[in-house]
Amino acid sequence: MTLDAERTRSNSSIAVDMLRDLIFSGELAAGTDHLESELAEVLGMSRTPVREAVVLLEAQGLLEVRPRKGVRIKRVSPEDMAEIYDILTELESLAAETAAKAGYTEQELSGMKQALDAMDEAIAVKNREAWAIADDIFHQELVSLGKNVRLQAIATMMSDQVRRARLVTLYIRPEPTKSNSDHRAVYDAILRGDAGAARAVHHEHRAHAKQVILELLSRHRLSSI
Amino acid sequence: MTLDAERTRSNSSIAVDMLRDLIFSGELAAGTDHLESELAEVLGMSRTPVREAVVLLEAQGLLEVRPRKGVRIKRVSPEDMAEIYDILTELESLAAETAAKAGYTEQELSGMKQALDAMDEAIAVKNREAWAIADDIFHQELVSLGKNVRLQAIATMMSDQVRRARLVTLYIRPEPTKSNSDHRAVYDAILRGDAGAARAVHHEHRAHAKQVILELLSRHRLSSI
DNA sequence: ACATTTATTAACGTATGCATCACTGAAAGC
DNA sequence: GCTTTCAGTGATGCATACGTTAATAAATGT
Repeated sequence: MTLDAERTRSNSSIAVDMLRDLIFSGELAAGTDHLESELAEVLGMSRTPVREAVVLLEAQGLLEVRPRKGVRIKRVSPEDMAEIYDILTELESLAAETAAKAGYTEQELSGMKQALDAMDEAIAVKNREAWAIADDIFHQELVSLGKNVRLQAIATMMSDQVRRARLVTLYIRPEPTKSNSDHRAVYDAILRGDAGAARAVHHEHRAHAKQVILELLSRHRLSSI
Repeated sequence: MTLDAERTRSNSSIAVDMLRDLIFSGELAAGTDHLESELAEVLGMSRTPVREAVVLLEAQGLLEVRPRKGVRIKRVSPEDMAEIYDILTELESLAAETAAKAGYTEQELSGMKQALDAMDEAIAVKNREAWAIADDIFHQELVSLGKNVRLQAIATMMSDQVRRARLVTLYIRPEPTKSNSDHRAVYDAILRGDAGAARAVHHEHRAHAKQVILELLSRHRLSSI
């Protein structure tokens, strides 16, 4: 018996999840157009819940409803990336500061620690996808330690928008060794309760990551993803 | 002839605006429940566009859809206020920094300047509502000078959520003279291109404002608004 | 052959109808 | 008298149908 956590999820919320997955997996590629009726057929439901989902995803910046032309999956330009990274830099730095002030125990930071170890391991075996997943978890952990649900929601939204782009750059970027030492420094600062350092180190880390990725995009002439 | 900027707006987007207005004006009071069919009747349209609007406003945190119990207008607790102010503090400070770096001319900062003067005038004649409006404009101007449309959208969302609360505290808070000198300092820093100062001063201003308002809420036993 | 007007199509926005499911109250059993 | 079960009610979530309107194709005139 599969324990069904929730009774019956609404089709509308299922549509949100499925569409997100289709976008992240590239099955709904950036820049492509899709009729609501097509999407409804793909998702196996009527247009009504699909429309509700589409309205939501439009508000989250993943797609764009163009009347009579279908929904267009949004591309992400370098300018978009810059905007998003700037926002993530600020909000995650705040989360790091708050987390440090909260005085978490090593136990409570175990999720973060595991992500760190997973990243090291991934680098050792040169598995970039595994590293990307662990990196994602690290940042999610960090943000959730900040105990600000709105901030978490915003960070998720922003991360979602650059998700595809990160996949593209994953194999052309330099090895993420610097990234890892940064992460450890943030972890250490939080563990010893040094709020100022946690904020500063993470801010620096994110700002640097932004530079690296923007240069990559420019060097490879990736004007939109 | 009124120049109709947009051809025919969709009922759905009209519903969003009208519901927001009803919420901000208090006609849909915090904590109250409303059936979709009632709202549809009030707005003079069918349930479909109302539902779309409601889905959006739920995502923006203004209300909550409770199946079979109607739409509940969300209250804002002091904890919510803290979260929101923290986010606004970070994002507006970033905007201030970016604005300073952009090297705007006095001309380009005229919108901000006007808001400043309007605030001074409002304080002189002790018109708090006028001050609140000008203050709002100042912050909007600041954020828009940051040239990050996502940041602007988030800031608007967050400001919306505390809008009602600010109305409540407007008359029990101390005279906003300190606030005004802070604002001028931010303006000056941006004008002379001092990014570090712009960020720091604004950060300090917002952090202080958060403290003041939270103490007010606590002192007046306003556990939710 | 080209431009302009008309006709057609089809996608979206909206209204409407219906099935589902939680909640209310009444009836029956203990 | 109290608890429990069952029927009734009503709001939501969803499907479907339709009108409007923009985009496309056709047709007409120059």
